[in-house]
Amino acid sequence: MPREVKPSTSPVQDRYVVQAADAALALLTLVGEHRRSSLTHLSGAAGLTTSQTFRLLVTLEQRGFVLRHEDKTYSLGYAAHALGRRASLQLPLLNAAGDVLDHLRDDTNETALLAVRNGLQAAVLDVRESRQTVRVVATLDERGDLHIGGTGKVLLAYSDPTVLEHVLSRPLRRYTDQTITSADELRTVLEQVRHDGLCVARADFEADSYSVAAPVLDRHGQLIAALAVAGPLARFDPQQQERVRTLVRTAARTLASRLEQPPVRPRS
Amino acid sequence: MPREVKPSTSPVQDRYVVQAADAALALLTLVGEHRRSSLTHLSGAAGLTTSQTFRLLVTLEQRGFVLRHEDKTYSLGYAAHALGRRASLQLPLLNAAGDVLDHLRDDTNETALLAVRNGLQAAVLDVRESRQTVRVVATLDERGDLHIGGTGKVLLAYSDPTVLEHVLSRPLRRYTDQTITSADELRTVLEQVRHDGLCVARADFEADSYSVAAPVLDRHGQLIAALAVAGPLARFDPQQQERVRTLVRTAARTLASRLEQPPVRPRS
DNA sequence: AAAGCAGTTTTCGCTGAGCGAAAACTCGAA
DNA sequence: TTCGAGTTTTCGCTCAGCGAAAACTGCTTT
Repeated sequence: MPREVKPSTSPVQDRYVVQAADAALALLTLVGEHRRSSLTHLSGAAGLTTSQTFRLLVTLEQRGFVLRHEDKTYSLGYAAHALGRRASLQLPLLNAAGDVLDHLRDDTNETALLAVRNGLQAAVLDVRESRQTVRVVATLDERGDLHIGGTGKVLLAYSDPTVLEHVLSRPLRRYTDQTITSADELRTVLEQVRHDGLCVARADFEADSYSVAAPVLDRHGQLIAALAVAGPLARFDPQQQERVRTLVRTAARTLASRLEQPPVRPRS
Repeated sequence: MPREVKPSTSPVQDRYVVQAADAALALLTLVGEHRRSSLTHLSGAAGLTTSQTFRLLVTLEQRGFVLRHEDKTYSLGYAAHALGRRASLQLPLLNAAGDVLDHLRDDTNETALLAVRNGLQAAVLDVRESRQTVRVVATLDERGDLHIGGTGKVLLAYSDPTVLEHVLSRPLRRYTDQTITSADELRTVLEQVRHDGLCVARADFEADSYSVAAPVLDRHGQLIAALAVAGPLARFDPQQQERVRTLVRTAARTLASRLEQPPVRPRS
């Protein structure tokens, strides 16, 4: 399913969008999504002519954002990497979350992730994958429904109630036999999440997966993000469950408090 | 010194470069370099009109590459971060180096870095900064001369001899009283580096800094990159010097062997 | 070794995207 | 209230950059 270059999702004035630049960015994103792709593959996926794709790739290459290999395939370049690193330093949430995620992964040996709500979806902002061979794999920028997983439910529980109404305005999609599909049950569970300040999800999205999520709240109790640990169900015996709950809760508090501090590189 | 958008450094055919896209990428890089900048600041630095800058920023914002704050300043956005992460997965060198750098930093408590040669300069590809307050700070994509520092000299020692000739064709810039400025001395030191498979640099670039670098070589002995640990001179007593030498050497070998292995996510 | 083919690179002329200049607006500061 | 620095919007004109198609490259097939 080739993603169109211009989804035109913006509400009013995208009349300022410079199409050539927009196409370049779309293409760049596309290069990031495919390991090593050829000109035709990319032009097909982007819905552009080969000519335009070729010209844009030359442009991206000159700036170091993509790398052209001898076999005429393209991948992201070093400039893309540098940009991303800079982004994670500039964005307070990512900057503060880096270490927290590192520790969470190392302390639990499972995949740790940071997610925010984006409309009616949860979006993964950052991940530290478990080093074990069997592990939960989460792709950066991956989206998921709000009624599934630990993160989804935490984000939902702490968002404005109108968000829940929107979610309930259409049927809750079933992913596994554990997925919550009843509105009443969802409301009850969310109440529980708010009470516990934590959400434990068992195989409600993928069979065999288990996740624990906690909200990251600002000083006014407003939701900023959700922090979670996820792994294969089998590895979570009662003792590990307890351990992970504590670790996730603590990590979320640590992150929250770091965000209140003088943001980054405090002056004077 | 405002960096012009089009340095036009390319040898022959940059006639394919799409200017609007090129300007967008230059602008994006610029946003990455300044913490939080305004429209006028950016348009000034990029050498573009405010109109064009405004339109390009709208475009970049719509794609999530930049974030517009309430106070009308811009910073990099989450899409930039995601792109960078993807780049480090796609580029075998960065992908393999990630863990190696993490360990090197944790084992030495000093800043660990990965650099490659780019023409007559050393470019920092990735860094893990020491967690100590007094530390060597290295910016991603930072460039340095080849006759200075541990990395510079390692990269020079293992590059084609013509590179050394180019370096010697102009006077060796002096940074501190420890900087090697004589061609003969440089040749001798490089010989030593090749013999040791390691380069130790003491305050030859910044007073008070100490660094140990080792080459990352492919199976044919061809230079790929240099791996280094750098920190304040005072923290390197003889015992720590010995320890770091061993750690850097081992890390470089580990990285080299990982690059020979099935690259990434081995299939089947 | 020739032909065929799939992909990439290059050319070229036409046209509307996107440029600059300037006007309009916004919002603090004086 | 005025002023001014910065941001947003408008508007015509023009050439950047588009698509189509030709040329080229280097496989694979016969």
